[in-house]
Amino acid sequence: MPELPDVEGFKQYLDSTALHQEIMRTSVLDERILDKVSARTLALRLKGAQLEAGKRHGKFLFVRTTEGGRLVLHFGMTGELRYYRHPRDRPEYAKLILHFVSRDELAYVSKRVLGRVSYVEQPEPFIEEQGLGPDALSEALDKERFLQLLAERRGMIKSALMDQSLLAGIGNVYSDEILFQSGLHPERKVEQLSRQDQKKLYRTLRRVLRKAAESGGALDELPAGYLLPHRQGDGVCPRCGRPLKRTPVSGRTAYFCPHCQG
DNA sequence: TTCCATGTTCCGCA
DNA sequence: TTGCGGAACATGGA
Repeated sequence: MPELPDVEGFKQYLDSTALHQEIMRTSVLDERILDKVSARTLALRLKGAQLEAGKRHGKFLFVRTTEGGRLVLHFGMTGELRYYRHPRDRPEYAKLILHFVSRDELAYVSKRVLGRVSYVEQPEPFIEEQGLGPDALSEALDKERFLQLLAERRGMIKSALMDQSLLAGIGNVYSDEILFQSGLHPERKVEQLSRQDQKKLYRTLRRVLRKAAESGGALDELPAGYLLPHRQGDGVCPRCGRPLKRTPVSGRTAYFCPHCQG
């Protein structure tokens, strides 16, 4: 699930459940999720600390602690956060658990172990190291910056939108929605887009991500006319009712309406 | 049983 | 140099 809107949902969830509580201990249940930090160091850094606030960059969630460092969460294809009051409610596939003094627990859940957990002092050097572009909803990505990024890019527009080093946060699912609402075929070449197309793409991208982030990635809360609820094998276009088509782009499956997207 | 999947990374090719 | 296809990672679900 986790693209920008979903990670924004996790941030809201974390902010409303797990802040300002002392962490008693940390359990790493599967060390494969750890990136550039040992279970021992992580536990040491978190013990006695409180989570202060979540901050998102693309698909990454940085959680600042009272010790000053940041717990870094990336959710891969199947990750999520769960907060609960009793160990019996501990979810299946929990890979990391923060045990609060209150006895409540926060679990980082990763079914397919493709996500990663790390711990850093500052987000910026980490973002730099990962080679991430500006967050797709940030002020840094204004229209001029976006047009400039596209001007330096060639190839398929869907690939460009999904390239985290160009701009961070958009994945396979939301790139489909953005292109659908922009009326652009996923295989259109960036260098062949008119300036009008590019401006519309920017406006659409911001609107779609903002709206989806508001509902934390819940597809059933999206306005009517969105592609995503219809994004499946036998789905039809919410605008014209014709069957959606599928085509592979950058090793993933793009869904689009051949009639509405040119 | 086989194939596909919302993630990233790495390699070889054009 | 850059974009792209494919493989790899891991494992559940259709």
